[in-house]
Amino acid sequence: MPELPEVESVRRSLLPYLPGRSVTEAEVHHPKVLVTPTPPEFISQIKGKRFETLGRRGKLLIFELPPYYLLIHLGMTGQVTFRDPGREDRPFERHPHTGLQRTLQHPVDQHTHIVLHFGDGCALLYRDIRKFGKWRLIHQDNPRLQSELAKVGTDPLTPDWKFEPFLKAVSKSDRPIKAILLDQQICAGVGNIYADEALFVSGIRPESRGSQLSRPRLKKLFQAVPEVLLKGLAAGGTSFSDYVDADGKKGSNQEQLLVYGRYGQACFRCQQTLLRTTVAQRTSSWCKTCQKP
DNA sequence: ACCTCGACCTGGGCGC
DNA sequence: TGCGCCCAGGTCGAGG
Repeated sequence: MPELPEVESVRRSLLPYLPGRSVTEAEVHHPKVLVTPTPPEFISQIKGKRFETLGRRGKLLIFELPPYYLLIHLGMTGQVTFRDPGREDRPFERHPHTGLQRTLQHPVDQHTHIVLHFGDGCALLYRDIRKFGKWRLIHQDNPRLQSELAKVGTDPLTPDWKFEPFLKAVSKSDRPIKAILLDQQICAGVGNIYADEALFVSGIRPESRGSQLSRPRLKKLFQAVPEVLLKGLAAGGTSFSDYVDADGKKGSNQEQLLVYGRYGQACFRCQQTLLRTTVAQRTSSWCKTCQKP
């Protein structure tokens, strides 16, 4: 559940459960899931620690368990869910456009690699089919904490998202604008879906070079980025709560992606067939008439 | 500093 | 039913 809106939905879904709960036991099942430090050290260090704040920057979850910070990156298929044995487990639902699996609660299965127990039967589960995700437990005084956080740049849903620095970063670059949007230093949290969406909304082709885009067009793009992220967040939240209400299927179709994954289909604005090209090594969908070079 | 490629993994969908 | 191929939200390191 990789891009900013999905990660933020995960963070919010855990808010009612994690803060104040202490880890009594921990299990790490699969050695290939990247956990630092080593699983035995991770387990002994996290035992007895209490969840405090749940933060996020870009796609990185930043959980505070004094005196440690737990940094979680979900990779492509990571899922963090709270499991209450007093509640019923739910089946996985596939996102109509992205294919991402979602559920409110699931039992431990072959893809569940980490379990944190809270002593009351409840647990935090980490499931990751492709195992690209990473869990890092870092002491608050370890300088590596700051270096890890520094790898994540400006999050477009914070007050740090300011036009002048964005303009400067983009216009000095000859890279395709899509590559710039995917740069986590510049737009932390934007991934393939929301890069395509923001470019469509602002009428810019993904392969356009940053240095060739005018100030007004970049202003539009600058505004489109948080706009599409917030729209995704609202849709994610909607389908998630609909799902909680056990009226799943209709709710999960709420998410309307304008271009991502829609190549070969008609553009919602002009009915032209959406094109597919590879930019920055990622599949991109875009509209030849609505998006100008 | 940038690009491209391959690697890391598993599973779903498609054509034959 | 099965096999082979291509595809997928992300990042990282090597080599040009």
